Amino acid sequence: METRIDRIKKQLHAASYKLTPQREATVRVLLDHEEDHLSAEDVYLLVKDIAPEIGLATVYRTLELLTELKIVDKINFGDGVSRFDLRQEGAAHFHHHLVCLECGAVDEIQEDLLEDVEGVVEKRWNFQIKDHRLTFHGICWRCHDRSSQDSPEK
Amino acid sequence: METRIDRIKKQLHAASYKLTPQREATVRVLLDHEEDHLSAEDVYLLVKDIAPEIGLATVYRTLELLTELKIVDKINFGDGVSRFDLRQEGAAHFHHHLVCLECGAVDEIQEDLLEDVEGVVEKRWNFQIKDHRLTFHGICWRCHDRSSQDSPEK
DNA sequence: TAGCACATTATAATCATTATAATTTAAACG
DNA sequence: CGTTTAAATTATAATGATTATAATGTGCTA
Repeated sequence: METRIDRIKKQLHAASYKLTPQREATVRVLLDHEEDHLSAEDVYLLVKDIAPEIGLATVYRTLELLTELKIVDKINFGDGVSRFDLRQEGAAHFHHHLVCLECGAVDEIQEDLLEDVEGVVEKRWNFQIKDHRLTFHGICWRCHDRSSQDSPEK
Repeated sequence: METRIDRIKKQLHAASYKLTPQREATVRVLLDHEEDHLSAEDVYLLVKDIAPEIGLATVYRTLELLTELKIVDKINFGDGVSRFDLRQEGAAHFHHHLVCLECGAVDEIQEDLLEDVEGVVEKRWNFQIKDHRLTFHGICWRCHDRSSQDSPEK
């Protein structure tokens, strides 16, 4: 886990930025919540637990910086807020999302799945793909279960 | 073209809404700019040419209404604004987009392309898909051409 | 024509995000 | 060690998109 931060530190240095305490605290929060899709405000509140003096603007700037360096991804699910997500290490492409229309849960798909589709697009539209975003909207397995049987105890 | 508006009128009536002059003007603007991806503000300014007394709030409400009825789609390319796009008639699914990182152009893909992928997702993640969003980021054919040869006359 | 529901307008309010200006930190140098 | 200088941070104000509010208008139905 430490090594993960060290590698991020190197990435920052490679672009001649420093890993300041505030930036480190922000990264730590992201590492501790890899599953979630935190908004800038969420991150801010969580970072305050570690570094209470931090300002909201700094969190925004840090997230912007990390986005630029492709350490995190900025996503937008259509509600008014941007969400931030740590990239899988070594992932060339953005992972996909399943957004449940019922309960609002957001699950992730790490598999690529789009290789074939990308081939078609590159050829047919003569478009050189750098990245992609794919989101499915529908009903997640949890809500399925809930409606088919009477909520079994967890 | 007239028939297109008539059909939209029927869709509204079916949901017990009326096609008021303001709503008609808004729809007309969307029809006249099917290629573009207009923001609410863009639509507002264009509608003012036809119906100068219209208010911004009405445009927002109309676009929201049309989105609800699946007549238009609300998209978000990550810049701060929502954009609105008339659905292809009879399209069950949302069309895809190619966003050029160089010139910012947004092209559309009407083909589905995702049938196979959706089958996999529904089965493997037990997720009942209702809709999807797919956007590719990369370099469009125009920018390709521009950089490989010296801009030929249009 | 009176009553009533729906639409619309102008304006204000809200919320996320970004810019500003003053202050702090810290690396670099002598 | 002090000094200098650039980058980073902070608190706050400003901006810009969107939504809510309250007052007014429109047009059917009886």
